[in-house]
Amino acid sequence: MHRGARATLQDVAREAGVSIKTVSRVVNHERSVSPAMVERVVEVISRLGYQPNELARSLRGNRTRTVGLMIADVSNPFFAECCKAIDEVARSHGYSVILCASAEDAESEREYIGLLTRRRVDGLLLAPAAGGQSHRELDLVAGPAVVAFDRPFEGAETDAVLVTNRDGAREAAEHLVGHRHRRIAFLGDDGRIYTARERLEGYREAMESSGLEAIHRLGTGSIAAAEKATDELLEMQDPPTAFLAGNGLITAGVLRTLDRAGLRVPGDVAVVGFDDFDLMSALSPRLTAVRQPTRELGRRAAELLFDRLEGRDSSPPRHLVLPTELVVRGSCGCDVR
Amino acid sequence: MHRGARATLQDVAREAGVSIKTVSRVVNHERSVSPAMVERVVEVISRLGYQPNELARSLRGNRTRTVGLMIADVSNPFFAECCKAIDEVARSHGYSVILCASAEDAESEREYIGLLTRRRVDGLLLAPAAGGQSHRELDLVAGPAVVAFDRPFEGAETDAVLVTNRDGAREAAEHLVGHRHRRIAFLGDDGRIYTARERLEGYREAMESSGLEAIHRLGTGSIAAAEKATDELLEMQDPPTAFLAGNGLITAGVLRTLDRAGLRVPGDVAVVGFDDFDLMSALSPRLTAVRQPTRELGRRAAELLFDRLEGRDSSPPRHLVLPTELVVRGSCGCDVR
DNA sequence: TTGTACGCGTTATCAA
DNA sequence: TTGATAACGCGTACAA
Repeated sequence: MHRGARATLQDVAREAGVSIKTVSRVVNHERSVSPAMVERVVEVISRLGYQPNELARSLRGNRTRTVGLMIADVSNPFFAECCKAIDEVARSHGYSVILCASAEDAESEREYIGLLTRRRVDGLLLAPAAGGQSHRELDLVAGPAVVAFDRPFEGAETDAVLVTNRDGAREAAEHLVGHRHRRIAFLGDDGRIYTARERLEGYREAMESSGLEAIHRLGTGSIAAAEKATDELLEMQDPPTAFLAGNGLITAGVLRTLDRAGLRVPGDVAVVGFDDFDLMSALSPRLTAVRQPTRELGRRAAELLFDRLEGRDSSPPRHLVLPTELVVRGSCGCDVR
Repeated sequence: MHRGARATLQDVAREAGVSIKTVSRVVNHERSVSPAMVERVVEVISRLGYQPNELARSLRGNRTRTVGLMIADVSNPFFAECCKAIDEVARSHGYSVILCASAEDAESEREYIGLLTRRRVDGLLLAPAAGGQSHRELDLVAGPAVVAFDRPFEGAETDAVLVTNRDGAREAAEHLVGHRHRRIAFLGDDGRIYTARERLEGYREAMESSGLEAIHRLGTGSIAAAEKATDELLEMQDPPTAFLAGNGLITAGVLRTLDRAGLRVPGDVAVVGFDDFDLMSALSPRLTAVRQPTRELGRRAAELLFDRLEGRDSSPPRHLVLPTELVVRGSCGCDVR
């Protein structure tokens, strides 16, 4: 395992006694090379362990076959799923993915966008961080092609792939209303995040049309924060009998708190979540949740990007909205088995 | 959002009426530039929106400040956690991460290693795919610095960061023995995977020293496969009364199957898992599990790599083994609250 | 079919 | 303090 000192076209050419261009032809499988020559060059290539320098190619060809992928945090299963789907599509197009985790911080996002620009990624897939719109229009002039997913890209017109956050939340809330709950609480992520606002709005619509009081907390986007908020809600004079959790982490926080408080789900309190993960579906309470088409979200975003990159699509930026689905299991109070 | 046509050192130099090298000096904050000159150049740089081309720098400087990260699958929370930790360390050292998902396939791994080599990554962090050792010695000659994690790198001597798989599994099995179980089953991942073999071995040691029959199934590394295997085990004449699951996905499969079979955990059957995720800890049964120091694993692997890359460590390759810990909750039959 | 020469955008050497 | 020029490794245009 010795670092550096890799063979170059030069080395191969010298060793094979041919010109550098001939080697280049062989490497790129160009037609006009005699079989004998191919054989001779190939032998030297494998003997020297020559590997083309993709940096030089990129510099020359003005494209890197690399895309940037910016998310808040890979360890969030939602983003991990997106990540996986995007990676698969990128690979199938011969692209590599540079992963960036903004931690939901606009300043980090900005730095990463700069980094990716300097690395000359051909495209950028991102779930824009909360509150970052101010810098975006500046930073992406003459930059890579951009497709936003999960959230729209505020600050410039780009393609975006979203889901029906509002409808999903409304439907979930209405489902709880259908179970005769009158004190239904909504816990959501940071209000600067698009999805959190949309889901809150859907919840509100449902409460309003049912004539119920909206009881909500935003900024509870971690397990710990959700636990704290749930605790507070439980201490109300007239505490909620049902909880709508704005994402997977919040769901975990709510459930953990209810468990600690000795409340049974759905016996004492009903719970509906947003996001539905394989791992959780194995455990009880069996969670009723708004399922996002996560894989699809990543896949479509990536495909949109490559349609742009490969010139198959040059229409104006557009938004694609994928449907969510309420998956009914036991935690809402329904008796399904 | 216009692609291509980015400003270069040339452009800035021309616009500022100075030489290209002077601009380069300013960009790189070299000392020997007069303040007046700096001011003049900086103005042009920001006016033209100049961003250094990292490709050209890398080509010239013979290092890319990029590392490859190869795992089986990001959507596995274990790898996602590793990924996150590695990413954090890499960022703090000014490196970017190129993510590769081998899907546990040796041939894909081989291709990705080639890809990363051609992209001239400075280093490679990987959880080697099952059964890939045959190609590795060949592919990494004169390649990047390598650190393996989760599993050793078979086929060449490299640094590796591992955990005490065998001890962890043995301890878990012994715990179940302590609960008076005599029919204890082990479900593990593909036997070609190092961790699966080690955990099986630990389980076997415990069974042997307790004089119990070893009941095990390998190759159950997905939720579906684990469900099938669990079903089969339950149909034995003398079915297991306790299950030791070899990883997080297997745990999910086992629990789901037991639930479907109407068996209560830990009332009817005891379960101990390997891997402990935040999300799962919110649900019931509260899982007793062998906790891996996942974040630490990723962090240490990355730190080892950068110690090598930055010349702080040139000792022979070494293996670092981190301790696992049995986290006792309810699913094993212990009464903890 | 094969080879020569130039340029991609940098940094490094050396001279001015 | 500043600038001209040569690499870095490759692909393209054009010639032979």
